[in-house]
Amino acid sequence: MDKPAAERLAAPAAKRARGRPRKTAEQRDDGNRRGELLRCAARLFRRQGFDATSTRDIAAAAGMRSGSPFYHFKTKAALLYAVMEEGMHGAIARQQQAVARAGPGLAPAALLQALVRNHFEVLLGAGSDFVPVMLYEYRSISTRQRSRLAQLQGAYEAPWIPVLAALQQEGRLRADVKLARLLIFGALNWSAQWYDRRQAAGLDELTAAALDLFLARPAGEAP
Amino acid sequence: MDKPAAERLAAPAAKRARGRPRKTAEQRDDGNRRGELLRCAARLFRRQGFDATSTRDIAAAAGMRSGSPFYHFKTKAALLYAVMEEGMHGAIARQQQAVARAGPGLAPAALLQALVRNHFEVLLGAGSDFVPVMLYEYRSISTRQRSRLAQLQGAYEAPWIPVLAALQQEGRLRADVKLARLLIFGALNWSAQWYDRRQAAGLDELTAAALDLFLARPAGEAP
DNA sequence: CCTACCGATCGGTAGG
DNA sequence: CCTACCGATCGGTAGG
Repeated sequence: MDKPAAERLAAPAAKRARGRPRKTAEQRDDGNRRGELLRCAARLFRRQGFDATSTRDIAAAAGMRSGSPFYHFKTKAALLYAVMEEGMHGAIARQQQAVARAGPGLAPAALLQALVRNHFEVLLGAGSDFVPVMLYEYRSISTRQRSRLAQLQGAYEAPWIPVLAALQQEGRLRADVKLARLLIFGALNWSAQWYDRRQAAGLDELTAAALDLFLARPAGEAP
Repeated sequence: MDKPAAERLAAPAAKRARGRPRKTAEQRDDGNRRGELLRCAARLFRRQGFDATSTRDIAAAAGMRSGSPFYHFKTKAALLYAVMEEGMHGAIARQQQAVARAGPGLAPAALLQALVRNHFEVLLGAGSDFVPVMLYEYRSISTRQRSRLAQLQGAYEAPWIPVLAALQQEGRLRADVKLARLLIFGALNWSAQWYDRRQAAGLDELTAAALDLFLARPAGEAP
């Protein structure tokens, strides 16, 4: 009775050792498997969409077996939400740094430039799949999660309002501030659809074009 | 031998007659079932996304059984493509009418206004799910279909370029024309994400805000 | 984190 | 356009 049982256990084990490639050092030890899952999920969600990406795809990209993502995330939807939340936290942190770097007492136009430039980086920079996923998969999360994200979005948008209001005071922005903010975010966000990192305009050039589009020439400057 | 066979046929037929609700006149005779399928698919694709909408959902919305959509469309992807193509044809036709209605010899700013206003109608007007589906499900079609749609998009975008170039000549548009077009379309297209028909701004107000945002005051006008 | 597996759903088809 | 059905895939789980 013992021998057959031992054989039943030994045979699959041997097969397994042959069938599964050995993991490299970076993949194994770091204990940072959850972060790796998030990065892989973000990249796949952006490229293929949430529904078109299976949890098996994500597991494979992270070097795991099909059931393992559910050790880190309760459901596929929870993984999506985590990607979005991570994206917003990163975007807010980057934005705060960008504003701080620009320094206080800066002219509103220069502040807007810093905000726009940072926004393009968050959207189009290297390794930035998280925020685009949030922008383009909003439909796939529950209303409960949506309202939690709306708070983070509010925090991200907050610094833009006074800047736009000041520019309107200066006479450099003619449109209604609230609608202007929506239209401006649209112009920027849509770039994730057409921007190609390998060609065409750089982020500086893009930023300049956006400011030229939105802002009138400062008073007293020659046309 | 004859009688049992007749019973086998009769019984399911009776069940069917009881289980399936009678169709009304409009649903039956018009021979326009394909168009109805397209409309239902567009609405569902827009609300839930392509992947999250099953062909069964679409069939049910059109009052059909699950297999019937495949009588009209070879695959689910072909149905999506048909929605997008229909959307573009409609948008181009509407745009040509809008430009013709505006009349020849119109000032570039007035022409841009007509184009923007029409674009908002195509995107946000009643019963306009087709173009938003094209904008937000571009990922879900093949590269072959994508390049066919790109031609239609080219036809749609064509009238915008000379108008923007003329505005730049007039000094009312400062940004690079090519990038300006991309940013402007982004600002408009993104409205499909946030615009709520039941509240807030009307399309006239939206159009005015967009023009205020993009265009500098005409030369000689008081600030 | 892996193995082995389940129930549900889905796109699509044959035949009428 | 309906009926009845198939094969594949998918999210998720129990048990280790």
